[in-house]
Amino acid sequence: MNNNCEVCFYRSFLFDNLEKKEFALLSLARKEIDYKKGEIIVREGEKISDFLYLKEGLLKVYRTVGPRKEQIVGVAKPMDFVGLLSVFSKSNYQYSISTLEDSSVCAIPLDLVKQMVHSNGDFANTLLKKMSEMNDQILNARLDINLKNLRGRTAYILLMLSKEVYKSEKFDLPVSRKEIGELIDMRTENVIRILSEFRNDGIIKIEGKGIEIVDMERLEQISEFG
Amino acid sequence: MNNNCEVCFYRSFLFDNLEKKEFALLSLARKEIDYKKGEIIVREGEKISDFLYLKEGLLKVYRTVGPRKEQIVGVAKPMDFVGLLSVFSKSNYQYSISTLEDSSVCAIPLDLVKQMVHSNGDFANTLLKKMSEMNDQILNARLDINLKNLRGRTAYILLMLSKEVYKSEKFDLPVSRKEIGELIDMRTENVIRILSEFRNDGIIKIEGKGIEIVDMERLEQISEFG
DNA sequence: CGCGGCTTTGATGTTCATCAAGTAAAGTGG
DNA sequence: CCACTTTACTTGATGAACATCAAAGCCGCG
Repeated sequence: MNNNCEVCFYRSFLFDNLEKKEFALLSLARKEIDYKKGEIIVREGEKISDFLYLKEGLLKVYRTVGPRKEQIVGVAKPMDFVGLLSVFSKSNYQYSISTLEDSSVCAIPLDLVKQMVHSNGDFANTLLKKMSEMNDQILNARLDINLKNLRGRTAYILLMLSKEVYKSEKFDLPVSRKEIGELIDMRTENVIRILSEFRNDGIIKIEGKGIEIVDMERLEQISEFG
Repeated sequence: MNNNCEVCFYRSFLFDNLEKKEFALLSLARKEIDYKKGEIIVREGEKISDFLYLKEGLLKVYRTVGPRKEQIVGVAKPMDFVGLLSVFSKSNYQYSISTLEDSSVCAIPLDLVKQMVHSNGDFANTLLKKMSEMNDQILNARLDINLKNLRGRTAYILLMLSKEVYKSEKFDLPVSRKEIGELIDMRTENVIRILSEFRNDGIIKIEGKGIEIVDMERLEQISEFG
């Protein structure tokens, strides 16, 4: 909390344009909430009252499609503006959000954000930009995934986790095989099969949730071709 | 042109909040351009200089993925804000846009729009809302399509055209079978096959590009089940 | 310590892409 | 305006990719 806050906001690039007074208002109004891995932050259909910002951790945004099936829309890491998805268009959440890792989320009353958009033109433009970027990113990911075959998708998700989330070729999967499947539209069994294939081909090492990418180049080719 | 303009803008709900002066500025700066069916309005990679608004007609937004393959991102009808896709996040277009029917497009210098966002808080909030809606719509369409099988997708696209675009159960397809395939991720041959299937089952009538939905309820079930 | 969910592998079936081939329609140039 | 070329449409046959079903071991958790 506290002045920790300033560091956090500055890093976010979003609140740069705020005046001291506005910034103070924001710091005051915001709430920081810690979640354990696996907790649900928002449920589809709930009223939107806050603008959410992921300070630390990893989230999944998803919608429940059948009685027992989920479709993952995306994964959000710090600096991503999770809440930006439908915050300004709907009064209720379109998607559910849960934590894939222990996470800290900052909640800023939506009214306050709108008020700041109203009063601070620079902030409004920055927010537009951020929102546009976020949406582009999510949409492009979906479009890319649609073009790939299962091997390509599996490679894609491994590379995404390695490069964008953990920034290391060695990391622990934050999700189950089942969830990977939901994320890239494939069955659990095939996720497993293809991961094993990659292991047998010497492209990755697997130890439970632990993944090490051994042959990065080859994985990139597989993702590309898809 | 001329006072035609006022009617158009009022209908759009976007420019409601502008003051007289701003509105006049906008009316002055905007350019209206007419396109024939099949023309390309913007090409992937081109510099974004204007905010585009479809006044009349039908557009497709797409990206070229291979040497001879396109992936259609969405179809835009009047009142949709085509340009909203990556206008604020990138300086160059991520997607190409072409006309599916004769169309009139209004182009407003992007700088002017940003300036208005800056100076008019209500406008900024409205724009945020519009943009969010547009993105939700596109993303949801992709997510929905991904869940459906080929019959479901075909039903989905027919219903979309019937209900959202033409508002009639009888209409002419604005696109080729190939383009339908690109829009809902399937091969031309299968589009044809399934359309024929629907015809044989008495769900639709086909005459070249002409489509008539005979059994709406059944089509909705097929789309739903997916 | 036992139950339920996750993981893994194998066998089987379905869906859909691909290939092929022919007809119809729509441009294109002389 | 007609031959020519190209593009769109259509149907059938085949095969590959992927989903589904089944069964068993594993692990964490109450």
